[in-house]
Amino acid sequence: MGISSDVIRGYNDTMILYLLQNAPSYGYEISKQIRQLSDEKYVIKETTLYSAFNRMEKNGYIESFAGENPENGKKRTYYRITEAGRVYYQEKCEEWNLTKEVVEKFIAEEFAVGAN
Amino acid sequence: MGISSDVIRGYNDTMILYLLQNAPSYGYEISKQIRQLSDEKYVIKETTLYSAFNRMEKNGYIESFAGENPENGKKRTYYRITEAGRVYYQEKCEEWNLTKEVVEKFIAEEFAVGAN
DNA sequence: TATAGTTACTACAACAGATAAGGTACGACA
DNA sequence: TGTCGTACCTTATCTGTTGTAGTAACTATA
Repeated sequence: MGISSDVIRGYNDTMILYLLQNAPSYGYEISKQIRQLSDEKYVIKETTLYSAFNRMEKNGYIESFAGENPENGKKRTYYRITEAGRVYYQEKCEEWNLTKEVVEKFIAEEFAVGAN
Repeated sequence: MGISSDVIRGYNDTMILYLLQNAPSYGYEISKQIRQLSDEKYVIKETTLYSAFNRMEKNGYIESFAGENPENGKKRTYYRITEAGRVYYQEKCEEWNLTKEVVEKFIAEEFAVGAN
């Protein structure tokens, strides 16, 4: 079993913003990084990724700019995080901790790996 | 800030099934228990709760039966978990642990309370 | 007596993130 | 020639959640 769209919903934005924190990036790269950082456990769908880009740009969390592949000069759309995006990311991190605390109360003991 | 509908989506079912594990229950009771167990951090909406009941009954995870309030004899709809529901719950617990592992890779260090 | 609050639901429309299906374009490799 | 990888986009659809509203009976308070 993998990760269903319902449980990951709402964290795609967080993952993308995390990866944009230190440097601008683009779709294909972000996609690869999510796959690698999650140890192949989560592969974001292309449409999910690009719809997240559009949504977050509309909300002012990221900005797009035209760039190109430095190796072959092919056009590429880059995204950079905005100040609002950084704030949003931090809020999402806090929300994650709150959500985790709540959800774990409803997870069976034998599954609560980091039970406290 | 609270917990948004996007991040809790998919866990409502899990919470309800957790509470049905040991005994049948009904809407209002489940609602109160979720509020209390989460230390008032999460209050499930009535419509969310009843639509979850309907969905899960349709999927065979729970069964409803007519009962009554033992104090005043008023009618009440009870729900009990099925075998399929128990299996589903355990799968959801496993999925939660997988999701947690993945998401935490994308949460800033200073927020990763239980970082390991 | 009136009002508010609690219990216990149901119906319906709308929202929004995720997704399936499909398209475009180019280079590399067999 | 065909497939694979890179890079991205459009459109329509799905589904859990939610807002709004309604029903109905009981209880406590003013």
